[in-house]
Amino acid sequence: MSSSPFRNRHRDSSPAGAPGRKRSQFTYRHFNQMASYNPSCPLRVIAHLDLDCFYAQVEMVRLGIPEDKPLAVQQWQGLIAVNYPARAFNIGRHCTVTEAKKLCPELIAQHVATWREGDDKWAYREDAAEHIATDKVSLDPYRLESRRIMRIIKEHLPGGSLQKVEKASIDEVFLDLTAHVREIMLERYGEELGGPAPYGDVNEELPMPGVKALDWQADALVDLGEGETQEGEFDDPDWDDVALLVASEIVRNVRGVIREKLGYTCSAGVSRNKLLSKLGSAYKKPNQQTVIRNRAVGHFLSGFKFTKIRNLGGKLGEQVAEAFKTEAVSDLLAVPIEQLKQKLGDENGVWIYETLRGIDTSEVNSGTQIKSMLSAKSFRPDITTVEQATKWLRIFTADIFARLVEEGVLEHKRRPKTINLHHRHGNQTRSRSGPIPARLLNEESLFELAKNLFHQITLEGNIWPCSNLSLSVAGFEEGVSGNMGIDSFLVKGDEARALRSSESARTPSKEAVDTSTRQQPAAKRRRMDGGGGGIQRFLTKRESSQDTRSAPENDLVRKNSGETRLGTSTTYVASGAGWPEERLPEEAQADSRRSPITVHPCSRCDASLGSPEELQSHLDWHFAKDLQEEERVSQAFANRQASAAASNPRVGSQKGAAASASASASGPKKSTGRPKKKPERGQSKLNFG
DNA sequence: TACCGATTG
DNA sequence: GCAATCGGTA
Repeated sequence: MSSSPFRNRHRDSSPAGAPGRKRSQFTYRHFNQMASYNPSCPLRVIAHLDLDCFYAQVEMVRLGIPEDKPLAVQQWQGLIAVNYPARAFNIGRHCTVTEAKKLCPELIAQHVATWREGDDKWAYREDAAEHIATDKVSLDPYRLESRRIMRIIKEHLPGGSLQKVEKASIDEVFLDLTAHVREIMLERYGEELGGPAPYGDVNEELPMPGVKALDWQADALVDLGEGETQEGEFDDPDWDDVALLVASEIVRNVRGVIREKLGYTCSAGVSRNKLLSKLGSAYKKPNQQTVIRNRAVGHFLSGFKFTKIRNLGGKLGEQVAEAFKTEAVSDLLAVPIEQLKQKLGDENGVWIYETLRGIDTSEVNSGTQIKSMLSAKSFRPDITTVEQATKWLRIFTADIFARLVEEGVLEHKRRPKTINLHHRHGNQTRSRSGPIPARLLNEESLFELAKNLFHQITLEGNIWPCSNLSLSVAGFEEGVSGNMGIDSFLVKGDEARALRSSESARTPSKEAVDTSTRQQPAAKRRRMDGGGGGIQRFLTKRESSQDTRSAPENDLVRKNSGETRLGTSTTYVASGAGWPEERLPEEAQADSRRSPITVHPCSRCDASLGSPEELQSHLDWHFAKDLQEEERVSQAFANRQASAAASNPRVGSQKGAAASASASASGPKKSTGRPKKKPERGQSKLNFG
């Protein structure tokens, strides 16, 4: 950051820079970095949104209960969410229903929805709590609402490269508002920021903002503590403050939209990174937002016990507390990095050192896709027979398969590669897992695979009584695998989407995979209706190498435009770097010169497959698609009835550990990011027997 | 790839 | 209690 030695002489080359006036701590380069989400940009602006007692709010809204009424969400005899009016009675999450009712007789204890054997879908049932032996909890209502919230957020924010949204859990979202804020700053402070850097030197410091005092409105502002500003004499707002202020306005608006359109309140934290924003959203809880200005970071953090910081809430935190005999951030600040490294290992030491100082360069990862799905049950009382276990495996399978369908397995969008069964007997747990062959990706086969895994566990003997079983699928194809193959996979996804685009307005909420996977202009993400060019034009046959990949028997067909088909076996690969529908005509022409694809025509549509095997797989797909359509229709009917009856017709589902993840450094060790989200779905349906 | 443990919400 | 993710290890 060397600034020009001539800087001072030309200070008033900036329109707003009055002579003799102090310059900003930030340079033109810093401001420019905002456009590209540079994680080390000091003007970065990150927000964390956290829905207030989410499950409780979902029930309040669903049931049309006035906001001031105490309500808790019940699961068997316990509570898994408590709204704020109920908290005023000292009711907490680990109360039993009985205790809670004693504290507040008017408490509304709404049991979560459950699946019940013999019923074909989850439902809210009066008697759920008494059916712990036969029912299985469903979090689908919350998953669905979570999706609606995500959609609202994405719709409200500008699209393309100005949008970066990460779903961190069922009720949490990170927003990287940096690029969006930069645009607004350019509009609003064009005088100061719009011009070229003096001498074209981006290392020149910016003029100070013309504003003297910022209006933080209702935001909770973290104060600066005793020492005043850490910068010393000046406490005029600099551009980082302006950026946070603008972000704070955006966040307030987003919260307003969520509130208006869906009825939910949330809390938010606004700061320069995920670490601080997350702490900020929890700082003032119901329905408030907290801004942590850069100059307040030190004071803000030093007030915490470090066990409140993500990743330090468990064993590692214990280890740290044990090693340094303190839980206070302020105490640890005195510990030199070398000592941290020595006692906790290099990686943990460095991570903690930085974290304590509010340093976190982890990125907001848009494009978050589900990586695994799990369906589990803790038995009370324990189960003791294979018959009982089998019954639950059936339910798990149905649950998971329904969710897989929502993920687009039938359209071959995504596919789990492994299946896992966990078993608990007293203290000991066992698990068995295995691959899911592509052909076996249907409900019955998954059930068979699950029974098989159970049998394997059985062979070890001494498995009864069993207190817990859980079935999960994982190893989903993800956005950025090693080499290629991903290209054809992504193309496949789009094709599938196009296939079912009977739904008119499909908002591409999937900027994620795009931007993270490739340098996608993101400018024009248009629909791929007809247009004439078949998808195959964008595919080319692999000439030689690359035949070592496994050949998934996924097929993609396109019904819309004539003769189109997409072979996905190892031999085909997307030819361009761009998305098919974005290719220019000239490119398409060039592509058409490439090797044609051998075809095996489908009798049911105008698709052509590359081999007899692919054709068979394709026909299987038709079969599955038919079933899905059947279900969709009956479901739509059911939903219609439901919404006509209820005052608030919506329903929905899930959550999961966060995952600060990022390529850089979000946790003590490592972590990875995830891809993205998907459309919308209706209530899922379970098929028993 | 398989299995186990830890963390978080 | 249920769900999801990640790291370590072999």
